Amino acid sequence: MPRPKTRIQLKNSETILEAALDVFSAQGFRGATLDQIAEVAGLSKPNLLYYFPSKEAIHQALLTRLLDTWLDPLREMDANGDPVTEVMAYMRRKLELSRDYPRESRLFAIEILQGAPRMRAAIEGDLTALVAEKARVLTTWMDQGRIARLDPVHLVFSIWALTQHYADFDVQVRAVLGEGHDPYAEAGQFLETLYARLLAH
Amino acid sequence: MPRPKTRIQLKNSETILEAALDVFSAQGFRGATLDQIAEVAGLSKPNLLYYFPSKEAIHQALLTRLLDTWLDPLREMDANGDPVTEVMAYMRRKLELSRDYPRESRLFAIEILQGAPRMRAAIEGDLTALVAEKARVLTTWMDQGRIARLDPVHLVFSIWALTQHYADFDVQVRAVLGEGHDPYAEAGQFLETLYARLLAH
DNA sequence: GCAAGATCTGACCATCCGGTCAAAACCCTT
DNA sequence: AAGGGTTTTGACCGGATGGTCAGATCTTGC
Repeated sequence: MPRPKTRIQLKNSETILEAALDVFSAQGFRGATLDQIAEVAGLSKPNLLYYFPSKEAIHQALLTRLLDTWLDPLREMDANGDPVTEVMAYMRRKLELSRDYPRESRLFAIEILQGAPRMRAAIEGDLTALVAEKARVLTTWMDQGRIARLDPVHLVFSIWALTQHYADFDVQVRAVLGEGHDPYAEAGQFLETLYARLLAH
Repeated sequence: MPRPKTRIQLKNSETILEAALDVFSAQGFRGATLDQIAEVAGLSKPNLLYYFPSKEAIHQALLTRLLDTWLDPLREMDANGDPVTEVMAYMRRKLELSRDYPRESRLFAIEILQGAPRMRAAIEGDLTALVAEKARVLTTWMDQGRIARLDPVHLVFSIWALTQHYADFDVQVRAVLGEGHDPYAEAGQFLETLYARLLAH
C-alpha cells in the first residue's frame, strides 16, 4: 500500500490516522496500542495492518503530515508586512493552532520531549532552516528600528513556548484557572499585551 | 518496605529513584520498563521490587518528591519584596531549575501532557492554591501601581512556559540554535529583557 | 452476474513485561 | 563462628501486544 488509491483506501487511511492521533497524543508511542487505535477507528487490528505496515509506520505518517501544518504559520510571516503586525499575527495563528489542534500539539510535544527519535532529521533540517530564514527577517526589522532589538531566535522560541503551553498543559491550565474561564481567549489578550510591550520601544 | 531504615535500604532506594528518573523522564511511564530501570540502577529486577512494591509505586514516589521541588521557587516569591525583583528572581529560579533538573522538568511535562493521571489531585490542590495565593500578591502589586497591570495567573503561566521550554524542548532548542550557543545563558538574557519590558509601565 | 482483485477477519504466534517465589548469598549481632 | 534477619537472584508465570496468515467477504470492471 504505497499510496492510497481507491476511495476506500483513502477513507480508511484517514480514519486510521485520525484514531491514531487520538491515541498517540494521549498515550505516547509506547503507551498506545494497536488494539486501542483499532477500536477508536472502528476497524479490526489486522485491518489497520492492511493499510499500514506497522505501528511505527502509522506514527511516522502522522508526524510527517504534522510538521508541515506546524510550520505553516511561521512560513506565512511576511518580510514585506508591518513588523509588529506580522509577529502578532504569527503568535495569533500559533495560538489558534494550539486551540484547534491540541492533539497535534501534544503529539509533537511528546516526540520532542523524548528526544525526537522519529523526527530528528526534520527538526535539524526544515525547521532549523525556516527559523534561520525568519530570524534574518526579524533581524532586518530590528536593524531598521521597526521593532525593539531582541535575540530573534529566542523570540521565536517564546512564541512557541507561550502558545503551545495552552495545548500541552491544558489540564494544568484549566485546573489553575478553575471554572468559568476561556483559557484561549484570555491567553490571546495576555499575549497581545506581552508582545506589544516587548516589541515596542 | 514502608520507610527505608538501614543504610543499604536508603542507598538502594536512592539509586533506584535516580535510575527511574532517568528512564521515566526519557520514555514516559508506559515506555519505561523495569528491566531498563534495573539495568541503569545496576540492580536486578526482582531486587527493585524488593524495595518498591510496583512500577507504579516507583513512579509515584518520584512524582511526590518532584512537586515540592517544583513549587519551591514560587513559594519563595515574597509579598514584602520589590515586585519587579521578586518576579525576576522567580523567573531566574525557575530557569535554573530547568537547567539543573531537566529530567525532572520532562517527567513533570510528560505527566501533565498525558492528562496528569497520577498527579491530578496535587495539581488541583496544592498547585492551584499556591498560584491563587501568589496571584493575589501580584494583584496587590498591580493595584499599588508597582508593576504593570496584567492577568496575574497568565503571568505565572508565561514564566512556566518560557522557562520549562528550555528543558522540555531541549533537543529542538539545540538543533535550532546550532553549535556554539549556551541556551540557558541566552534565555536568561532574553527573559530578563522580556519581563523588564512587560512589567514596567 | 461473474471473475479478479481488493478488503476484511478470526485464530494464532512470539516476544515482552510486570510481577512472584523459593532458595541462595550476605550481613550483623552476639 | 553461628544463627537470624536482610538482601539478592534465577527461574518462572500470565497477560498484553505487535504482527502474521489463510481464507472469507465484499467491490468493481466487464
